[in-house]
Amino acid sequence: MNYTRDNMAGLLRGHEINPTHQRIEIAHALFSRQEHLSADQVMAAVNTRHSETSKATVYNTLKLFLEKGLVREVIVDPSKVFYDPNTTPHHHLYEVDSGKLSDIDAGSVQISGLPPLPDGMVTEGIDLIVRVRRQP
Amino acid sequence: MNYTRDNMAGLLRGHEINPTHQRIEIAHALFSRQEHLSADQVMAAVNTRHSETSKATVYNTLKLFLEKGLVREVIVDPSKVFYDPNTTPHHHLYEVDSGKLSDIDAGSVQISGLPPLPDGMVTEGIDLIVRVRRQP
DNA sequence: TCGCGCGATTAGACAAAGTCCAGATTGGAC
DNA sequence: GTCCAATCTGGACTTTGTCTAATCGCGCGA
Repeated sequence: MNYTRDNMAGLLRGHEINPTHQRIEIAHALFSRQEHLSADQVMAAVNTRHSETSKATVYNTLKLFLEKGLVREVIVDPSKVFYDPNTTPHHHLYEVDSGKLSDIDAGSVQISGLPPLPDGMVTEGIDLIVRVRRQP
Repeated sequence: MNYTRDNMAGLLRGHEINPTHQRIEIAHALFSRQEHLSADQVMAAVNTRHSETSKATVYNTLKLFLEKGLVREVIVDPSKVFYDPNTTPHHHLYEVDSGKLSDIDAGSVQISGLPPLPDGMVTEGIDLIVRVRRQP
């Protein structure tokens, strides 16, 4: 897969997002890395040379991407939210001491026996997080 | 089960925690309710009549309880951490719009097919969170 | 009983993540 | 080129949580 800035415009349009410069840069930061980035890290990635994109825009854009289903939110650390460019069903492995976050393919994992949902509720998502720590 | 303040002292001692007034009050707030409370809510619960316990003590104490295995941390909402007096294995149901958090008994739920852990890592915990939303 | 030592508590300053707003900028349509 | 709506921006603000230095209070030995 080729995550050039040019391809980003199409990706954004495909999700009903008006592709502006800033949005393309932010999408590029996330998708070219294929990693889990926090808002801070996105901001740093986008503003490497000189300050180009404001904090407000980074937050607004990440929220927009989230609403439009372009990225996923991963909540594992109380201090910051991570954004995940991989929106296919999968789980997460979180290394508590290093803060490293990686994907667990959903293919082989089976979750069964979940109780029925309360009336009038629909599932928004199922998050499975395996927290690990380096052996002492 | 009877979660009186008197019993709290024993509970704390059983976990190698020196039972002070403030710690007893905080434990009582959590265990008598048997609910998921945020630090803010604990503080409010403990200081209903007149201010009795400082913010620093609430945070210190919750962290202490966590280390000593008296409570569990539940990270579902980026804006605040919840503390769970139920430390038996179980999962969580989170109602996104209301912020309501409830337990899912682990008994009937089966998770299988998790990949092996990276070398030298030990599992600290597995969090399964079902996010639901009121049907539109 | 007195005072000592030490763990626990406190107020308040501070830090970091995220939100909000009013004004400036941009870029497409005409 | 002009206009307009959408977008972006700096900076003030809020909230959650941390830190620190001073104080408190309780057990214990003399």
